[in-house]
Amino acid sequence: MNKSRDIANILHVDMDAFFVSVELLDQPELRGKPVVVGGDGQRGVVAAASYEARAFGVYSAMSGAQARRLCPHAIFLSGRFHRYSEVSANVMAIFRDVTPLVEPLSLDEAFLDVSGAQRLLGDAPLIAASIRQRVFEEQGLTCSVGVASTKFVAKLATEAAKPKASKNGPQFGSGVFVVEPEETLDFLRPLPVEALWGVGPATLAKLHRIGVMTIADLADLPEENIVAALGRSHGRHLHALANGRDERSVEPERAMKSIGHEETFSRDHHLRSTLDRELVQFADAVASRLRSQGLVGRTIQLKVRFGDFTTVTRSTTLAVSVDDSRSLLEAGRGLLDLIDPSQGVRLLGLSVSGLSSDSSRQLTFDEAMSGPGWQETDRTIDEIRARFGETAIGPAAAAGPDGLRLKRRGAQQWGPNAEKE
DNA sequence: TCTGGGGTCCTGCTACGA
DNA sequence: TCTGTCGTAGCAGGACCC
Repeated sequence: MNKSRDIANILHVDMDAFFVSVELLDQPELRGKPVVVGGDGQRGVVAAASYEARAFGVYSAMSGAQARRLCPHAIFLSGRFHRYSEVSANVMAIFRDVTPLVEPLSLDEAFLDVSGAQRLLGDAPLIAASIRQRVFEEQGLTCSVGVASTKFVAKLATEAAKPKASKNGPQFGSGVFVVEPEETLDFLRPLPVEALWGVGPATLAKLHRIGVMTIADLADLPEENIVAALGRSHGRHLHALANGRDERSVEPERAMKSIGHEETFSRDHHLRSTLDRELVQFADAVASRLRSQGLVGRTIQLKVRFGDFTTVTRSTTLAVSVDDSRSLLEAGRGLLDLIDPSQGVRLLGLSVSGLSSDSSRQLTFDEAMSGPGWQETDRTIDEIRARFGETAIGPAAAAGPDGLRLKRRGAQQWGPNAEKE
């Protein structure tokens, strides 16, 4: 363990009910009411719930149908990803004002390493309090902060700092919760083992099978018993965490590994032609995102989830990296040929991995012989969208039988939109 | 009306070349 | 020339996270 780990200098900041809080900022008349973001579509799930809705048992990842059963009078909003991104950027800017060592985990949470900022701004708990104050004053939002000497303990500390839902309304938390290094094991040991990062339903079932219920149970078992149950990598990692060991540092620059788009249809699709039409739009959306980030990719993966929820993936690796919609579509069509959609396809996804910067893109044989063709077309489309909006132009092949239907793909949506087959 | 969409990481298997 | 071994890449599936 390095020297800097001997003091609590890692912050984990998590916005409280972020998506809902942003909606309440824009629609203050909804304050104090049960508000749910997401779960409004026919097959959607809840992305965020206000503390008033949580008091009825509504939580994120729950199906919209179940949420409506539990809290029929809740106000369901479909979610505005671009707005959340905008607010998130403002909040992250506040974090970066404190330290350059900011590792965003998602739109609403981040790790901060404040070891270099303490001489100027005070100790970590003081910095945590000042961040909360600034986020509230400048963005009108509340957040909770965990402070510890390692990332995963800081994250668990945040849970202890968070507001809790109750029938009488939200019970405010401490806002900041500090776990000093010498308190780490006392803090961890009584927690249920599923509190550990990396223990989901499957791992939990395996741990329960060998009698592990708490982090203390896990910490006290010999490492080889955990490895035997969970495999070498996972077992050793969890055993180390249970004993308070986590060598991972805050990483501000994490390269993206894949870019993709997937969508659950409001009704299962049985026809290859319908799926092909969706694929055209997916390829367009993914290619556009690759170009906007200056990336190219080599491995194309198609994901298909059938009506019975079984999921298969098919992938192929191209000879050269690409960022144009035609190449993605050709690869995607080849993979779609390997799938029989007759039993009904619930979800279709297309993603690209093996990413590198587009300056490293190699010319294809066609390009080398005749100059860029589709790449040039795609870039023109990017320019038109930049000037006239995202739905100004799209692939003609994506048009349905009743005319051009342009729905911009690639922006996060919650729940499937109504579709026609 | 069960079960979204964006990802990362790991494991096991197979093919292939040295 | 044949065979076994080893490392690596590609592929598919699964688990997990927010």
